[in-house]
Amino acid sequence: MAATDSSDRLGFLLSFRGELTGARIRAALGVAGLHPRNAMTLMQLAPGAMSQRDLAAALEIDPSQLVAVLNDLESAGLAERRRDPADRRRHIVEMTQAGAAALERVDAAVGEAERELFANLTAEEQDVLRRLLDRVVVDRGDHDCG
Amino acid sequence: MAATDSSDRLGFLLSFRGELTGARIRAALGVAGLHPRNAMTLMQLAPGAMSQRDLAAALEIDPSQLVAVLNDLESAGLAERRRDPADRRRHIVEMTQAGAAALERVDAAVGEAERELFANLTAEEQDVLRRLLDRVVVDRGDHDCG
DNA sequence: TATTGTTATACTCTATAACTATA
DNA sequence: TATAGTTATAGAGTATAACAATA
Repeated sequence: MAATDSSDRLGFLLSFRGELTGARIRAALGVAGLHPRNAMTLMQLAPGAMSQRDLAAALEIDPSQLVAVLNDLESAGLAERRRDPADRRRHIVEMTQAGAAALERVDAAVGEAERELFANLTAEEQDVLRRLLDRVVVDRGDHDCG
Repeated sequence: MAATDSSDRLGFLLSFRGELTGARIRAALGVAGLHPRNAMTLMQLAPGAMSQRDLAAALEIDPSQLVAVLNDLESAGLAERRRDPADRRRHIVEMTQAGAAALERVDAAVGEAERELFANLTAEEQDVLRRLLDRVVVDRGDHDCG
């Protein structure tokens, strides 16, 4: 039988809570004055330098979109592009020291946002939530209907 | 201490799973050839007729956006607008019989999507997930940072 | 010929404000 | 003057394809 109200549906609940959680996280990502996507890019660069193409794949954004992101980060002095000597088509992207400092602030803000979001849950409950979310089936296959 | 990888963060996990869940739900909402927002509008109209303004508030969309939605639904014969005799500024919006039939198909598709999404969880686990999600703090206050 | 990064273009969404008709 | 609905416009976001440099 159909649910009377969309709020009765677990899928809607997960979708809506996820959306609001994402909005809160994005606000935290913007703490250093960066566009959330730019801050995400810094997070992705934290472990070390990588090629522009791999970076786009890791961020799951189109390479053409990454161009603007890196232009922003580079002009703000937070990241640098340099040619790969081994393959001069490639750009190696690396975070600068200023970028690492900005990332620290972003990390702190995101941590604070998560403390707020999950303030009503014990550490154990947060762990249960994590495990349950990990078991939600989110195949990437398209279910577009005509 | 900061999480090394964004995927270690529960907030990111909830946001990302929520987004993918939303995409799956939207695909199901489109089963009758409707835009997901139009299908959501039909769901909202299921309990009975309501004013256009209240409908916009219930859907949490701008009244000006609802105009296009209702134009679509009306031209497809799935909903009707009529003037409120008591206040001729208002429109009373009501679902037609064809709209109810379309909604049935939508409901079935959404139900199927939810069965897929939560196939790996027992009914009890789904209940635990629901309760935990209900306790996530998602205040609507803006946390925009400059 | 294929690949990397870049640029340009177009399309969707959304947010805003002006406009009308009613009150 | 305020409200319900409508229309028009502009901005952000995104997806796509064409392009130059290099392999």
